Amino acid sequence: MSELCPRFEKAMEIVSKRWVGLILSELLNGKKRFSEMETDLPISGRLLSDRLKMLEKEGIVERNIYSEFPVRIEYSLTEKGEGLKPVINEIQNWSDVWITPEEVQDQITEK
Amino acid sequence: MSELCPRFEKAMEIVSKRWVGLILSELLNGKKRFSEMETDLPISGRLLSDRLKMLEKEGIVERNIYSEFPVRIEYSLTEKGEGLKPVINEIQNWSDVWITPEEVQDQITEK
DNA sequence: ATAAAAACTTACAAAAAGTAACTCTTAAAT
DNA sequence: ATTTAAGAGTTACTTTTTGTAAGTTTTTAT
Repeated sequence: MSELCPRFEKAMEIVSKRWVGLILSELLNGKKRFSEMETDLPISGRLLSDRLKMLEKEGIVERNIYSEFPVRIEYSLTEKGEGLKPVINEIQNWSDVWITPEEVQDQITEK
Repeated sequence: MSELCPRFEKAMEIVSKRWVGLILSELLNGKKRFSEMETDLPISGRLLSDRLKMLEKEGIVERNIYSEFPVRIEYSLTEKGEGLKPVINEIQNWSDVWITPEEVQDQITEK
């Protein structure tokens, strides 16, 4: 019987929440605006908004407001957020080795 | 505007599905039986069953049946599954550095 | 035949995600 | 002064996933 490390469990809870991985990989390429992320990622505005708030609350993402016309808001990673780069990189490495072009199409289902 | 790599997207979809990370970290410690995982992880039998089927279908987990009394079924990682070790390790590393004992308690919410 | 242990399933309620239309803020143009 | 437009969300509502607990199946020792 193994013991679960609570810090690991918490980290996993954040990182494996749906869309968080894609948002992180987007922001690892530099700061982004809300609408840019909405365009680049297959995620709706509602959930993008929820996730960015959650990530800001966890200290992973920063929100910067520029009072121009029209208002510009940029999201970027904090140091804590940048710290997740190796995680994203390892997922990229694994997918390069193990995900074949054919299975990319498939839906993931358990049945 | 960045382009999303479809293999990366697919990998992220698998890995970031709820509970998958914890199941992988459990199996990285060696083969496990259904009931052991049910005991060790905060996941119900229904979802554990769903996730193991999905991971088997994706070629990440292997299911071995031993016809004893009572029947024994052991789950283990395939080579593809073992390949995810660096991903899990990097999440562990990040949590060691960035998750403080205080925030372990907190629920993750976006509001 | 009966019983018992492990490994699932089923049924149903609760929470999260998907979708599309709508609001809010600010300033530039008329 | 009013209208317009752009970016950044929010709301209302439907569909999927999850959570929970009780029930089922399979195998073989007695």
